[in-house]
Amino acid sequence: MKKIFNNEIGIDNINQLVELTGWVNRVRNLGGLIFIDLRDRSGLIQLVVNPESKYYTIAESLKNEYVINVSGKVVERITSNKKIETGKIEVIVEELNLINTSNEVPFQIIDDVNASEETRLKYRYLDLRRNVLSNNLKLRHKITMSIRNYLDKLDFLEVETPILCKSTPEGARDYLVPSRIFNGKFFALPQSPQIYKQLLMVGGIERYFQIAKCFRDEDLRADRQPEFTQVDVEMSFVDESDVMNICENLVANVFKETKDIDVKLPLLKMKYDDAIDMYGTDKPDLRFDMHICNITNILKDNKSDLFKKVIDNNEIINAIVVRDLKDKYSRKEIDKLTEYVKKYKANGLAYLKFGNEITGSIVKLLSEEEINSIKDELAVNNNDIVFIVFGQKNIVKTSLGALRSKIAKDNNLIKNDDYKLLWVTDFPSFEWSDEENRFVSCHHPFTMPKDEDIDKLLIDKANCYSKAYDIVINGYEVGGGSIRIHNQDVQQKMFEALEISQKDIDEKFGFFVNALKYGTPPHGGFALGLDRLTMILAGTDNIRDVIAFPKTTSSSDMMSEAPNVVSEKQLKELGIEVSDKDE
RNA sequence: GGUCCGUUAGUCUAGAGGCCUAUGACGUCUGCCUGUCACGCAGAAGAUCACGGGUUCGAAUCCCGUACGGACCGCCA
Repeated sequence: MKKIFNNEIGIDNINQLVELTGWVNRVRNLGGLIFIDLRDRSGLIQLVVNPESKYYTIAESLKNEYVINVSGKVVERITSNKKIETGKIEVIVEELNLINTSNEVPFQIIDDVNASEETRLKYRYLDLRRNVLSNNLKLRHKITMSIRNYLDKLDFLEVETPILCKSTPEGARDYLVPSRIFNGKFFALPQSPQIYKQLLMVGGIERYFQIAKCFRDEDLRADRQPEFTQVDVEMSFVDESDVMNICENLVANVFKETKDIDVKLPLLKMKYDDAIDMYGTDKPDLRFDMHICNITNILKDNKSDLFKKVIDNNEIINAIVVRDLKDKYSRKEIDKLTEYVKKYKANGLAYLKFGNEITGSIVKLLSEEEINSIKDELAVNNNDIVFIVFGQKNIVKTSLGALRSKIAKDNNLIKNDDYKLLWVTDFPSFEWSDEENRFVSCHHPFTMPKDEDIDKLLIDKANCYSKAYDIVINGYEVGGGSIRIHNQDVQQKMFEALEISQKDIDEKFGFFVNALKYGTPPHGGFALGLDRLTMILAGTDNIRDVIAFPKTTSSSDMMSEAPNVVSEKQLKELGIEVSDKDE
């Protein structure tokens, strides 16, 4: 039997006999006439059971979420319901069968659901019956289909890579799987198919993609799950512009096919250093301006101890201008923002309010000339408020960048259905790690440095930049990629720069470095975070809303209660000692 | 590892030291109802106020701890 979806039935089917299956969404028993809203994946349809029907008693006994099938005649409604797609018609029940009953559900299956996320996660299979969630899964499906079709047309091959992999140092914490056959040894789940996709290029596949599950054992966020899906792409004989071109066309095609949104190509490109300088982040949200301004020079001769110290220490003074909101920011509100920037290690938040007079925490420290310079330089108008942070460059930039986003969100400065896409390019090759006391990869150790920086790898790490790029949408890092190192000498040099010992190289990456010696083509690629992309297109700010069975912030599954204890027998087979000490 | 917020019938929620024998809504149950569509009307049942300590004459309410959920910092090549 071919399933007919509720939304396939319309005004054209009047007087036809149809057979429908689904869930009882609601019963309205008028005491002689019974209306049933039948729900399936596609939506609702109204069934009518007349008192003279021999199925009237069954209809009377129906409760929410019972599974039924009915056959009946499609008729035009006396009064239509504009709220549902099938609101112009209804089905007069001629036969009704109860297929399955249902317990009383812990929360009602309606879209403006009143249940907490905790309850909904416990009963995720019921939550999925809600339109918002099933629509998100439908959207996700449309996105992956669009991507598959697009890449298929461009001769990309979809290839699966292993889930049981070798643990490699660098990067996120691995999820580990103990080996039964080799007691004491472990597989790692892939953080990304990075090494495999490069080996596919060595293997002559030339154009590869995969909708790949990736795993990182790190703490969660609203936009981060420990298990997530990446659209992973790699191609041979390409340069940066080739890869970026394919990626942005792919993304634009997804926007067009799933939401009918035209994305203007080519996308804006912004260098990493400029992004940090102007927006304090490598994933700027360009739906609003409020960029960061440097006022260090204006105050370089300031006589106050406060700013003199900043200048002497070679630190910076930066500001953002918030337009027309001077009065919104009372002392109390500013105190809240001060607390907020302190999370980012800022030592405080200074401000200047521009009205009939100029007030603010640091106004006494500034000369009239300095204030005027700030006013001119930042194009400040009456009723604007200027927030100022000073100190170490990275702290100032990060905290003002975060403040910028917070102020935009708090004041609804962001339009709905606005999408701002851009490339952030020219990432540094390395960043200093205090924890490890060495330079570590900014992207990953296989990223090709800029041609002119290859010779600096060992002598001037702080000024090496790489052929790496991130695609950013509305302040989210949605994807990124790079041209990879295809030359084993450069790869060797990179490992040296990262201070990874020859022994570690051989042990951890030996197979990979070896592969590079066998005619590796120049290659590069990118990966898109499918969950984040779906989240943005679905208009939600929570990644759990676009994942069928997501994890909580403690990386557990409330429904199945994974992770959980396993039997002693299982542990024994894996050579894992059962600890006697309990508690 | 850290900071902050939360936890009250099946669900959501009110509650600010005695007004709590805990409010309201939805759901559930019983009865009535032939054009509803979040049907309506009348009635009923339903709570270890997350858990463990403490303060107090007295705690859902204040304090400490634990568990769980959430947001964020660290972390996430």
